[in-house]
Amino acid sequence: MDSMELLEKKEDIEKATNALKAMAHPLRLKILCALKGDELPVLEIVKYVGSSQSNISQHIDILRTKNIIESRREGNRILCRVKDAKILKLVVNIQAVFCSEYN
Amino acid sequence: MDSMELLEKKEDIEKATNALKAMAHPLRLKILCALKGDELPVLEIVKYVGSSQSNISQHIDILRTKNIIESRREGNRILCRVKDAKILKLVVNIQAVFCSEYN
DNA sequence: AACCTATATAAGGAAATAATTATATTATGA
DNA sequence: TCATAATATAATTATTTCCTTATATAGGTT
Repeated sequence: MDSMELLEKKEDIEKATNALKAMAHPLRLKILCALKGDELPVLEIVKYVGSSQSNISQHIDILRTKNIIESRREGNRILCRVKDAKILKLVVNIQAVFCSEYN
Repeated sequence: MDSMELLEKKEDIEKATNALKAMAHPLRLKILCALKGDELPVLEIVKYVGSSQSNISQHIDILRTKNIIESRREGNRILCRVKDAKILKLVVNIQAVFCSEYN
């Protein structure tokens, strides 16, 4: 299979664009950055990212629905973490590419 | 600067999400894949990607507006290529992450 | 039970995106 | 100059995305 044909499979394209769509929003990208290292409760994410609780909750839900993060309850709180290792790789790569610190 | 703070700068986030938005569409991702190696005329891209001339032209325009590709006229045709080297890196990385061939 | 904290959901409207169809532009060749 | 090929633009409509506000749920504490 030559390089022109890489990522030509419909499935692959769809998986990739799904993930990219999920990441292609400032708040969601920040959420993913926040979760790059640790598992975090929603309220921590809200504080870190900086928007309303409702708004962040909705964005978290989008990420969950797209299978990019997952969460578990711990008493009062919901702890979130990145589910898909592929996404983790991408986040790191995006940072490497776009962070002024790196360039 | 610890890793939590990477990609925290508004500019960086915006650059990154701009690029991600540009890529987060099946046709545009395919266009970028097609252009990964070579400079190509629009009609080649149309054939490779598979949609209407008008539709592809509009997507190419989006990529151009977002400074991701650039183009030059050669006689009858317009040749396009990826302008931003960062994007090239990302495309390659996305392929590595999402291509079934690689996993 | 009453209250508080953390999180989720619903409803609404504004704005952005996407595809289609039709038409315009620019260059080439007869 | 006329016809054709390659590309771009405009207009329209449908769909999706996003944010806000208000309300609901679930767990913990007193």
